Amino acid sequence: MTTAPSQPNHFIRTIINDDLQAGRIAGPVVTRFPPEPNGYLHIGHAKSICLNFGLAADFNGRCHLRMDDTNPEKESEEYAEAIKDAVRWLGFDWGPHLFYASGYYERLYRFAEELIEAGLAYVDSLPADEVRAYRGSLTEPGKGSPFRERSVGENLDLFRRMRAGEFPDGAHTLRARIDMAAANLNLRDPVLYRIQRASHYRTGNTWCIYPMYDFAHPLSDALEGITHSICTLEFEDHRPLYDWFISHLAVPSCPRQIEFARLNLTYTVMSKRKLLQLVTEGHVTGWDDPRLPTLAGMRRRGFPPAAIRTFCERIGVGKSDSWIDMTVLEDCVREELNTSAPRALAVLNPLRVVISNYPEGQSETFELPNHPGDPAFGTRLVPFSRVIYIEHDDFMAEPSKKFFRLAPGREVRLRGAYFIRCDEVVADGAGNVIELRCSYDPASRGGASPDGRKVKGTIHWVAADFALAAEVRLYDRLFGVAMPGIGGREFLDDLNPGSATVLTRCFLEPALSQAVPGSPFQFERLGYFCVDPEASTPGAPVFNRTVTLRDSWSRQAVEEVGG
RNA sequence: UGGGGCGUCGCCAAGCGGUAAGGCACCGGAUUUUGAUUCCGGCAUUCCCAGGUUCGAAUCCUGGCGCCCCAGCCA
Repeated sequence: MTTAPSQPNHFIRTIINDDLQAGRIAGPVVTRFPPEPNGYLHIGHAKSICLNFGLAADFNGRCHLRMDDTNPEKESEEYAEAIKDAVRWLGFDWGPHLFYASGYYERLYRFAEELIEAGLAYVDSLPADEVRAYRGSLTEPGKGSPFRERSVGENLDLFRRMRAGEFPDGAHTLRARIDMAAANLNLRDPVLYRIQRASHYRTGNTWCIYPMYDFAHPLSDALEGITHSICTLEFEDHRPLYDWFISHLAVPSCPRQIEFARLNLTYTVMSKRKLLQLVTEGHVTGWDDPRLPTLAGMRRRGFPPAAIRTFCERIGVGKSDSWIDMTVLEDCVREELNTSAPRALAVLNPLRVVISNYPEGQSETFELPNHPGDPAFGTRLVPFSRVIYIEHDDFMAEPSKKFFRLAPGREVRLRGAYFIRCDEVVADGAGNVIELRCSYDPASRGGASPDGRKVKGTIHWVAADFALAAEVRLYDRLFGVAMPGIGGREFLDDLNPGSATVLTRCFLEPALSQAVPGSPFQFERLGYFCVDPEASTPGAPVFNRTVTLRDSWSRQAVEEVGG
């Protein structure tokens, strides 16, 4: 009765299949995505979201969204809402299964008392630094706290008074009594509850003791009937503890923890600490800054959610630490956008071109297809007149052998319009090319070649009199990070300070004034762009570059310059 | 010197005793009114290393080596 996987196999799918076949789970497969609402979700979370929701869908089960909110100091409603937005945007639906660890506080408290009554937990009154000292080290065993042998009655009394707020923060903790000599540090009497007078964004001040992750997580899973609790590799050492709680308490179900390798992406930074720092220190405009690998940022930048889902499938699921190359993500974005984004004409770095044999005051309109491979995209009207702008890079005064666009004496096609030949180059006093005088061939209307003559290049253009002025923000590669792997504390040094460049004088074809914020266009060879939904004011759109095209000429140019 | 993991092409990743899938990247070449797309073709005699078992090993055994995680009253 297991569903045939629609996606490539990976070890977690195999485990679930085995569990199903061995009859180890009674009901449907239940997974969960359990973020802590202490920041915005990023592409790394997307891997976990796609994994958990994807597995649930494949096995006809369900996936819960659970806010893992057991540390009031770092969490907020804003973050919880942003998380829900991001998951929805990615394309997943948790239905009625939205939960909060904070919603289990009372039940978790009862579980704690249950442990105390079984002699499996005690109130420790050692200060934090003493607890650390008593814990021992990686190679030396720890030793028991002097409070480890308190009676059940005393522990119960103390714990209840902890809850009642009779003690100051840090005065006591509740600890599991397991094994202070365990080779696995997590088993050396882990702290279950701490006293913390902090207002929780959901429970306010009703609690002054809060459960720790190790205690709250497995029990929350069990309470929800989670069958497979999927988390990242760093929790492998916690699994024995996870299982300890499940086996020592009267829980309604027995979830199983499975670990997988978290996503690392080159050219960007994904630790929450660093992202938080970028935001709070003002290095970026917010959590949704298009340079960030946050889902909110990628959304604003114009990444289609489907591309991110494809990416998550493509990278696979394993247990070895890995760094996925940014090009994999970029390719997924291009693959999606190539079929979904309409084409448009735009000039980012304009060079004025006067078509000297085109009558002054005359203009005409061309009907251009919106997509070269899909008629369903329809057509649009694009005006043409005597003065146009072309991309500065599409002209070379002294062309190299492999350059086949415009140059003195050469002919190129203006996409969808005419063939033009460069007759004259106008330069300023410093020798900079500031204008071109060209002549057009009326017979080539629409870009056709009635006599069959070939032109090597087709370039984009915008009629000066009709152009829409706009700002375009170009980002260096993705997310504005210069180094392939950002690791150290000095990661800010690796950020590319010039990565967000606002170009003012760029010209777009007039139809782009209707562009819908957030939906990407392909500006021909320049890449994919979309109107920034946050930064735009009516009539003056700001476009963000979503991703560039694969462009061998640009790559070559970069290599020649030595970039 | 403790415990837990991981090591298959530049980056991911299948494979689970029968003689190395696929994707990204890269390199050709064809078509092209985007140097895009599309399309063909190339790209690991070898799977961290060394022994061993076997007719046969990336897959089993033994021993090394390398990398990652763990000493929060964070998650």
